[in-house]
Amino acid sequence: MLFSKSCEYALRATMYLAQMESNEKVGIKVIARDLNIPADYLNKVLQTLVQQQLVSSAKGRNGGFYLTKNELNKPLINIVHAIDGKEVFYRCGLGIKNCSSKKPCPLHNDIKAYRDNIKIALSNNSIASSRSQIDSGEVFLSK
Amino acid sequence: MLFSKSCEYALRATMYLAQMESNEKVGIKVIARDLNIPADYLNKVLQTLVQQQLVSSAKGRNGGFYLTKNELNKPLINIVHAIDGKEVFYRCGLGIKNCSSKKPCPLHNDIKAYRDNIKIALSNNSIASSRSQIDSGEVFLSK
DNA sequence: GTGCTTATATGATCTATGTCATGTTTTTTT
DNA sequence: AAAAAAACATGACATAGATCATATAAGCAC
Ligand code: FES
Ligand code: FES
Repeated sequence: MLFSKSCEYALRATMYLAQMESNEKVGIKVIARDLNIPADYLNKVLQTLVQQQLVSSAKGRNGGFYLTKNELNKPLINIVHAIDGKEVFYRCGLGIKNCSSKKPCPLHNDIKAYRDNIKIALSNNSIASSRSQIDSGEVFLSK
Repeated sequence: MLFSKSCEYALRATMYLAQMESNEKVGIKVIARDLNIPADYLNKVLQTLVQQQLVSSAKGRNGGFYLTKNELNKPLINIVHAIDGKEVFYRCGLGIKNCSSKKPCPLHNDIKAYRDNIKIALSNNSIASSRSQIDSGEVFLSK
């Protein structure tokens, strides 16, 4: 689709962590089970996010992944940038080099609207913002 | 992005053929050169379209690919369906099974609105419709 | 009809992505 | 100090997608 599978997993996992009490740590197995994601793979993805300081982790017994207040307030788009890079939002939908309004492809306007809309949504919404919607059962992170 | 590379190639190639005079045949090498696409690969993609009766072809000397009047009037979305299937427009952007407004993911609304938009654009526009825009230099099929 | 030019068919190879598996390090518990 | 539990690190494997290559069949020109 728009994002790589790794990125989809990353987004779902961080939104999942956002639901927890502040500083409550969740083990990888629990996250993977709840989200229906292969644990080892998700582990790898989360490590990347830890390195990028978008997610925190604690080793040892009772350790796990969690989000700090600071991390909760970062926009969701940071996750996308960390995993898929910034180019996703600027690639031509027909694969032509240098997507731009100067030399648009026939689908440019429609594609750009789509891309921009998602980009804006992810930029304006913090990781924490999904909390209430998920909590109230309006939206879901897993089937 | 949204479509597979094969599908991107397919869309560009058919729009390219739409520019030709009716029933003018173009060889695969010419198309590939003009669009900067590996010839053998594009060849394979076009064969699929020929099988699906979205593009016509003629063998032998002075043979090549071309579009009939009938084919020119078909909507562009047929190309997408032939190569990527119908699911592209119904897959959840976060990879959750069964994208639906009943059980939406946090990005569903942002994704669906504009995904539908692209789908509608491709459904309402015939293959031939790109002609004038391309011809007048408003839009481009290659860098 | 012979030879050339073209699409067609099929499969091999390469590449990126996703998945699995193993071992190491850190921290807590006892 | 020892043991256990967890993240961390690394690499092997699998799969799908994209690319390349070869051989076959069909049509045109002469
Ligand atoms: S040029 Fe194709 S999407 Fe912008
Ligand atoms: S449920 Fe995720 S895009 Fe529809």
